[in-house]
Amino acid sequence: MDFDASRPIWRQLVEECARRIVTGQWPVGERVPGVRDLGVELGVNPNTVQRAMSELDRQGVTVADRTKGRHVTHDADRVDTLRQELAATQADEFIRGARGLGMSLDRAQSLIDTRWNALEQEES
Amino acid sequence: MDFDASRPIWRQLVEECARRIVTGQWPVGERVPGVRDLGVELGVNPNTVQRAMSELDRQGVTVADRTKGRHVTHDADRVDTLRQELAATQADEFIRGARGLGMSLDRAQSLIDTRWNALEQEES
Amino acid sequence: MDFDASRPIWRQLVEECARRIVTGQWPVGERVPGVRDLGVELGVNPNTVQRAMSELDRQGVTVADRTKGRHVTHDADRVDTLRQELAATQADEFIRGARGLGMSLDRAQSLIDTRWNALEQEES
Amino acid sequence: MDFDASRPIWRQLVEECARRIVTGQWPVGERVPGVRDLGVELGVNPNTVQRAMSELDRQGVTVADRTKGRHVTHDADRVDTLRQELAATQADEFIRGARGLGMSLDRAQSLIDTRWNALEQEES
DNA sequence: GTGGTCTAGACCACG
DNA sequence: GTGGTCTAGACCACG
Repeated sequence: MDFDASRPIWRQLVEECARRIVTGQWPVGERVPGVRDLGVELGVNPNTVQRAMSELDRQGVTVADRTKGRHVTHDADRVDTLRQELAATQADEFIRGARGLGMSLDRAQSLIDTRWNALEQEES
Repeated sequence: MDFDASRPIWRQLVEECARRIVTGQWPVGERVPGVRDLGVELGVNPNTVQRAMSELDRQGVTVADRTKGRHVTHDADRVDTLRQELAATQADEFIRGARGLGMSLDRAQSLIDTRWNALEQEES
Repeated sequence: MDFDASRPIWRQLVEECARRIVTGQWPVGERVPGVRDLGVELGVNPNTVQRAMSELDRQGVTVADRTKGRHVTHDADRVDTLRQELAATQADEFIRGARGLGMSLDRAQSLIDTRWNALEQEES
Repeated sequence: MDFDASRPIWRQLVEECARRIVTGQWPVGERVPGVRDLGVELGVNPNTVQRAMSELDRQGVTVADRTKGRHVTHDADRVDTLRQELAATQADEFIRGARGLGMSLDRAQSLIDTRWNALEQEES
């Protein structure tokens, strides 16, 4: 995983893990990898992973058990809420920016359309 | 102006000034306020403003003149490009996030629509 | 039973069992449930229950007998003492906290009064 | 400062700093010592202090400024709320314990009275 | 000088 | 073996 140097790694880890959870890569109620394994996988120190996971614990998205490891909450509603929070936050950031630049909703929609296709093109 | 404590102020100033330029609040070719005045207006250390303006100079968006102060570039095309860069960057960030969450283009568009109206509601 | 994840389960078990003893739920001199049964009842590993019971044994509150199982001490005075210890410990913790916040005895008493009623309200 | 070995130091630091704030030892809006100075004063690693202060930041009780250091929030209401939260939390813990032991409100009040005087006696 | 981040490494309780 | 804590030490951006 490659990190954006301008933001703390632990925050990016929070986002990445949240993404894994809402996409079902880490299913509701199931065990997630330990901080040591994740550290190896992502190329960061286990302490940095720990910091990220603690934040997810605090948000009620994951639950830590000293002996059995950590698992995604059994509360599917919490995961649904998280999914909506993530989506809304991303949308709101874009919208605030677009409006700051004086765009109308139509203009913003059309821009998304254009860029979506442009990014798909780049990949292929 | 209120700043996001998690990001450097000078970067947020770069964005704010760029916004003023592409929206015409600071018109092409015209003089921009001095770093001291801007510092007072925004409640920021003049050194921090200076750092932001230097970045805009570097990008060719503003031009510093030791005697006449600093002005927006006379090059209208450069401002147009800046406008498109800002818009595309914001759109791309959103799109990458939306796709990371597994959204389709339609779903993303619909989300923007919903949140745009939600944010307008909140303001009134 | 729901446990506070920030404290060892075995310590919380010690408190719960002590509570059962001083309230007479587990009467003086009578047999207490086996660690396996308690483990099932409380949703806890029997080893963890064992650790808690050993602590009560050590305190002379319970007595383990390899053949007849474990029972509450026959010494009613010991149970009385335990009751007072538990009460005093809880009171002292609160008092130290209240004084640390600069409260007077009157203020502390009035706070207890208010919160007692508030908690009763919440339950109904 | 002497710490309770059974609880994380950083949590105890959160409580100690909160206590200093609600008692006015660290007044509303005023600068608090840096993490390095606090670490020396309290005999712990600056990182541990940092962890505690981050929690107070998160609660909106303190505000960190990368260059000017950290200060107590200017929001006196927030400090008032904190004071009430701390007091209520302590009271609730005691009350839950007292009721678990089968005490009536009167009995609890009388216990507080007795222990308050006992603790005062011990000090002198 | 300040807060913030990150790493490396150690140790611990837990069960 | 697991998560949690703590330390020591380094480095960085910031202003």
